[in-house]
Amino acid sequence: MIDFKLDPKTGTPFYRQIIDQIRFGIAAGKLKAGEQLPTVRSLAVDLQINLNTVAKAYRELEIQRVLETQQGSGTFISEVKISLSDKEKGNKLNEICNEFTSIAFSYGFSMDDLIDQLQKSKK
Amino acid sequence: MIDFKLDPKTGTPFYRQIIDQIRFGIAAGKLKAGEQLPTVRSLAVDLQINLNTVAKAYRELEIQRVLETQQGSGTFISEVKISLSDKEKGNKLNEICNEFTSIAFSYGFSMDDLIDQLQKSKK
DNA sequence: ATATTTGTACTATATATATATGACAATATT
DNA sequence: AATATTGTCATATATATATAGTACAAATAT
Repeated sequence: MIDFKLDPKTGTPFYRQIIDQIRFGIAAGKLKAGEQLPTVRSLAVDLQINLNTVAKAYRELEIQRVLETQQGSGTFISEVKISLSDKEKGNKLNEICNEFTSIAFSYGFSMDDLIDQLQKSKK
Repeated sequence: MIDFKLDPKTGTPFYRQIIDQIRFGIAAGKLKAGEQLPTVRSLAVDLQINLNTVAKAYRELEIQRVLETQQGSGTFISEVKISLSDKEKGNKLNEICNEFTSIAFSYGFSMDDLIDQLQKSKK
């Protein structure tokens, strides 16, 4: 299970920080298919925020097929994975990398900064 | 001069993204003391946002003594040096990398896919 | 002097975000 | 069967964010 943390100073909405952490948790292998997430109420208490804010994050991830919810039992990591053709994959990879680097550059980071950071988080 | 970029998908308010990029630009040496920034109107047109949003970013940075404004002539980088802590830089780098990787992973790309793609675009 | 450019200020409007509160439906527990 | 837990939904309220439009004051350019 993830150790959720919210940072009010960033200006990034709480529900979006929760979404990011779940998506990243899955990507990093910390959350696996079928695993149950904290209930909306328990996570709300834990993060000291409103239950509706947690519910909003879960709801959005359910629409994206990242989570599956069953009323009465809980919210779980979905089994579904997205599949694309090789060409689509290449285009998509290029697209998101370009977007990423242009943002990173506007913050003054170099390509090597980025690569180093990604290398680190591999371990 | 910085190449400003806004990303609406992150949920981070525009005025805050502008603030970040100016502060980081100064820290990275891309913006130097005394240098003039784009006018609120030109940057607003450039980023396709409202002039008030740019003004809000500039105003906040003026309060922080990062910028100095002279009505009629423009907005300039203050002589006062702001140095970002390594921690602040690290946090930002981490933030944008996490956002990037979580999106990339949700499309099924591996960390190596990303690193390879970035390596390629270095050349 | 006049006109232009610049930042600033204000009002109004719309949408997004977060909270508080209460209720309900589906599932699980006892 | 009764109770508790879970996600969901709805209403109301407050604040933050962004836009549109207008006007003004200070500096600059003509």
